[in-house]
Amino acid sequence: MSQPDRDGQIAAVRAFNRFYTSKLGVLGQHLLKSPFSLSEARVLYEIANRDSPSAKEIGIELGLDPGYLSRIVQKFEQDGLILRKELPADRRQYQLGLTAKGRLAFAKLDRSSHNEVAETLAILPQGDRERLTRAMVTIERLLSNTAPAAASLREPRPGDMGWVVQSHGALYASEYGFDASFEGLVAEIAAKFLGSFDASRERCWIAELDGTQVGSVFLVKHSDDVAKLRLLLVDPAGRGQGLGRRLVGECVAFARACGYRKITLWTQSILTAARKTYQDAGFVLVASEPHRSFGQSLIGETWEMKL
Amino acid sequence: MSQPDRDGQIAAVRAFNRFYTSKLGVLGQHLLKSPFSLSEARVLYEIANRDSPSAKEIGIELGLDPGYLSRIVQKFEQDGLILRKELPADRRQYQLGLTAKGRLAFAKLDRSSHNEVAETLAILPQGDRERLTRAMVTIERLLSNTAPAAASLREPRPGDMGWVVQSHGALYASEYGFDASFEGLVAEIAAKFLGSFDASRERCWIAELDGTQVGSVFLVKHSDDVAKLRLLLVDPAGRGQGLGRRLVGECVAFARACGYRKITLWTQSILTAARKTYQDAGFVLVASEPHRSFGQSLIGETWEMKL
DNA sequence: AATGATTATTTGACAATAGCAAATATCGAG
DNA sequence: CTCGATATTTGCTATTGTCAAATAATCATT
Repeated sequence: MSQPDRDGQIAAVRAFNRFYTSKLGVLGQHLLKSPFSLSEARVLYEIANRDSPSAKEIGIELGLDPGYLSRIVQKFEQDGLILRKELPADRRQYQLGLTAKGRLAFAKLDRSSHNEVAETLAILPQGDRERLTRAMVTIERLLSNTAPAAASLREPRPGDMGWVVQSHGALYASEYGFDASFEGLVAEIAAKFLGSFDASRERCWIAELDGTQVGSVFLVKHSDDVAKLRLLLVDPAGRGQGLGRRLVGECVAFARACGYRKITLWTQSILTAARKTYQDAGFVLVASEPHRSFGQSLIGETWEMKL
Repeated sequence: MSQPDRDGQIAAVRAFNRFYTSKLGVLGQHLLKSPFSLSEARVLYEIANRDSPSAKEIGIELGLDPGYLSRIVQKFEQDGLILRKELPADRRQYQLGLTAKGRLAFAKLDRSSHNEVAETLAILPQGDRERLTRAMVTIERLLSNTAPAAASLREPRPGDMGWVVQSHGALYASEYGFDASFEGLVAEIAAKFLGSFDASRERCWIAELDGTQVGSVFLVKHSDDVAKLRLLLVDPAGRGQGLGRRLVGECVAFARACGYRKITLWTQSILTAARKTYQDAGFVLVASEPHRSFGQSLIGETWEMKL
């Protein structure tokens, strides 16, 4: 990606940070005319929504100073909002839990926060509400550096073939400079598959990560004895977790189960990651031939695997 | 929308608010080991990015207490970061502007903020970075009650044909229960177009909103005298702003410019929004015939327009 | 079981941040 | 010229947050 683009993205993120800071700031220190400060409210929230947490747990989650947190907890206890139960396993810590009074206070806080959000949502048309929440979930998923959930493989669903065409077209254009004819070829393969595939001997797998497609592969009939592997792709978002290997593995297992004697595939020399995946899976390079396609000078390769 | 869904959306927004609060909170009081508090930094930012603003202007923008703001401004002046110039028109106010020293301080702050964002972006794959910024722009636009950005029409880019296939497949499946064969048909049309379209007499338009595709239409050659309009689609995200009309309008204008004598198109009786668009554009229903396709019993319609 | 290192929490002291209300100086309309 | 409104300042105060040291329990090792 070019530097100007990168700077533009950074500027966009910073603009958003400023924007959302004031958006959140409207809630202000004493939020929603409750008797709690923002920090207090967040601590109360954590106590209410965790299973007898310790102060430490909350401190880590919220990034609060331990001393400050300790005082907040003490104040809550004095006010009769929480109880501290000794933890026999470790007598330095306490298990924090709400009292009936605390639950009441939290419920009130929770309700007004709920209502406040409901009000802002109410003025948006339905489609916008959906877009808003989708965008928020997207940001949360992208920025929470929790290890990405493992990708799963599944059957294609409506729209998935289109996704295959789109991602091939966009990715090969940006990474290798392929022109539109390549996307056309992929669309043709997808069309043929959708139009007349033999479910008993042909199949497609979509790799999914957090609800978005990140990879694909097809196994189709080349002849009665020979299967052909096509359209193997792993989106950058799904790379580095052996997805390519898994996709190819599914194909090989399925081909074996179908009674094919051989799998063949066509790829390009420049697609080094894919080549490596094929090699590791047991494919062997059997032919290699330069050609000019998709606006590029390429070296096409045929790989095969006996089953 | 059902109440449970609405509650789910509210919960999603609240979860995001909590999430982003701590995300921003990492910056904390004294952000980026600068000598400025968050409020001070934001005031400095406003002074740097506005044209000699008054204190009042900034106070409104940031929602700060005037007294507090006044002290921040005084401190900045004492530290030699800003100059206050009297405004002859109103001697209660001052025009605030950075000194050389102030510009330096701001540049430093700006740079470290830039770098910090750059770091978080760096660990994301390219596609995710784009998704992130798009999502942020979306939220900003939806929550600042400015008029929604108008969609724009453009030429297709790599991946767009795939998007057309995907959105047709997914949308018609969910809204009308069409089966996979429909997506196959769309893929076939897209493949044919990409493989061999005559740029002088055939064309495709993509409607874009906030950097995402929200609509499409194709005009292709049916015979030397007759053009065919195909694959008109407006995604739910782009509805309600006359996009369908604009897309069809482009087609008609282009067909005229190419010297076609007639435009024809095939649609289904159940697609009421599209039918209305065609009718409004001047198309006339010339034939109607029941058929069974895409797993549904439909009534296909042929519409025409003389040019 | 004694040792030292680590960990969870508490306490004291203090500084930064923020908010309210009253004061000051100016402006604008009549 | 006067009255009400406006932009900013000032005094006062409470809250919020930080830092460092203290306390007490735990853990790993000998």
